[in-house]
Amino acid sequence: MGVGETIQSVERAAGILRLLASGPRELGVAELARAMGLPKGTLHGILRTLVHVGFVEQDAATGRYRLGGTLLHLGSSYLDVNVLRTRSLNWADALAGRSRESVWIGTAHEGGVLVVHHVFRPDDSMQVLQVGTLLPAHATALGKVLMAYDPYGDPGAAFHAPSAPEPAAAPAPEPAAGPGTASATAAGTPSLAALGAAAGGEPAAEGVLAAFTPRTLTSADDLAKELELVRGRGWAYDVEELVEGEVSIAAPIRDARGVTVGAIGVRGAVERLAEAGEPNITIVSYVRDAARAITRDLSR
Amino acid sequence: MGVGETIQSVERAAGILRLLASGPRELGVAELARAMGLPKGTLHGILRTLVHVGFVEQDAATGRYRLGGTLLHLGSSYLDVNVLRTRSLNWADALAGRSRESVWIGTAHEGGVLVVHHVFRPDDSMQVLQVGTLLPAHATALGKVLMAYDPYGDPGAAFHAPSAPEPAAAPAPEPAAGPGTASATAAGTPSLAALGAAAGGEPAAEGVLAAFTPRTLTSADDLAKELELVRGRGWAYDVEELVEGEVSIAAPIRDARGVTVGAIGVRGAVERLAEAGEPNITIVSYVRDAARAITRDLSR
DNA sequence: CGGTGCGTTCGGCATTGCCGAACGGTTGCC
DNA sequence: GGCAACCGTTCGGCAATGCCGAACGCACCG
Repeated sequence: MGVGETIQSVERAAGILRLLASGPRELGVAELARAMGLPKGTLHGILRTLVHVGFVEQDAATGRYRLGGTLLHLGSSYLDVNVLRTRSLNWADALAGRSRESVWIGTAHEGGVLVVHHVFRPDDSMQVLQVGTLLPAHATALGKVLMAYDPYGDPGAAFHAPSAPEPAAAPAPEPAAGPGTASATAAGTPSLAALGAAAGGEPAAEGVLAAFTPRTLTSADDLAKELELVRGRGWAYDVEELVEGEVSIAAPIRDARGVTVGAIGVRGAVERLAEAGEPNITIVSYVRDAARAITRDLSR
Repeated sequence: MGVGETIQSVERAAGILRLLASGPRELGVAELARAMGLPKGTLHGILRTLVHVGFVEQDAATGRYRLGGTLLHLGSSYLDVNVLRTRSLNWADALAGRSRESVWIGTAHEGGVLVVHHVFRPDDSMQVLQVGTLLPAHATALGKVLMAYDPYGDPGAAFHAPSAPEPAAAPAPEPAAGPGTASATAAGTPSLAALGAAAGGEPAAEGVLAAFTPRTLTSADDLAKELELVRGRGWAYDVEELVEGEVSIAAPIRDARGVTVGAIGVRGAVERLAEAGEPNITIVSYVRDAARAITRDLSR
């Protein structure tokens, strides 16, 4: 086992979990074997182990595999560990109260924005909790803030995927998981969890970004200019760039050393949050206040 | 690799994740090595791999390890896959509206009750979302329902832990993770996530169950009698058995074949949900209605 | 300024688990 | 209604894999 190398079976197990998570469908051994370019027998051994530890469940009737409940439990444990989240709980509630909008806290993860906290808009039920969702970076205020500051700029930072879903080893660069690769939290609900959340991997690389609405910034140049503006003003917004009719506003959260570790923002209907394409400055001040408060809190 | 066997490194990786999830503290290589009774070098290899796939993050300053964001993402994907949850979303909202209490949906997992959905009590903010939490089975209405029906009774069912945190291989049956093994979702908040959620593993085995309040059923005999009553009446409740001042009421959810796959219930203050130690029958009927509705929905 | 802890590296050996082919069951298409 | 394709699973043999324990450099504490 050389120095920079990794353990084969563990990495393969992770690949399986990623594939199972990439769509709401259950997958069979053969299906997985084809997607990963490995023999069926090999995958069966890993799957047996994953079932044994509870990371994967097998449908008793069909024999196919799906994610297991242990992963939900481990994932929620992550929320306890995450200092960014635990320290900002109260501030997020306060921001929701003042702005009367839903509040989101996110951190850079695998080319997207991982939602680590989500406060519903007051007095508005029927919302779907989006914690754990991976939002596209270039079409959200949270993502723009995170990209504008640390993650890019200093090398080796957290923004690009550490290990993508494995490009199928063999020379068959297909999408690997058939139709419906989307990971829509709460299937069948109008949801922000959009296809190809981490779209583009390296946003500034090929110059082509996934479009979610006609107003999504799809050119790398436009995005670069936008990020320059964000750096200048200290906060970011998106107007109907991810979902039609929705606006988001966000500001950076920094740690004691001054590096941006996350972002906090609000998201809501365009009628309430913007006038003539410009964000409501009152709301903006609320968001920036909250971000500064959390930053101060993290520095203690 | 024999037939019933599993892949060593994958199982060890799972053990590491479990340990990291068992407390809010970050752990070092040496610490993990001691807890699992393995050489440091071995663990380092696995950890390097887990970091590479994003399941674990390493603190740049201290070098210690904590859970990674990918786990949160995978865990939330589990919620999409979980049919029980996706099918009951609307019914849970309706139940919350009628009862004006917080609604919980749970399923049997590793000796406890895994919370797969949680609707806040209407018009009451400052609640902590408990999705992903593992509740103790013998001290909650959800757990009593799940235990009373399928999981026990028919052999090989889902209730006992498939692979506990690894009892340290070597002949040293210590708790394996020092003090603070508790997994309290949202650390520092008065939370239902209690120590030893899966307390007892095999509840009817040794006859001693973890006590959370003076009213917790701690004897296996008492529990067995209670479960008999639950089977007779078709629903369960707990009055201040997990948290002082709180009552829960739950009913079983079955699938097309009639096996109990989960439970739905409400939880709230004793003043509102019970009179003289007996649950409010109006609320009980709401809960049972919702459970039947979801059961019908699952059979389609 | 030693000592003790940490996270990390490295080479050798044998254990581990990868692989491909074969098996029985089910599904679905002719 | 029968045949074929495909499923998930089993198994044995070979060698690649990755486990182990000792050594390294560093940081902190006494």
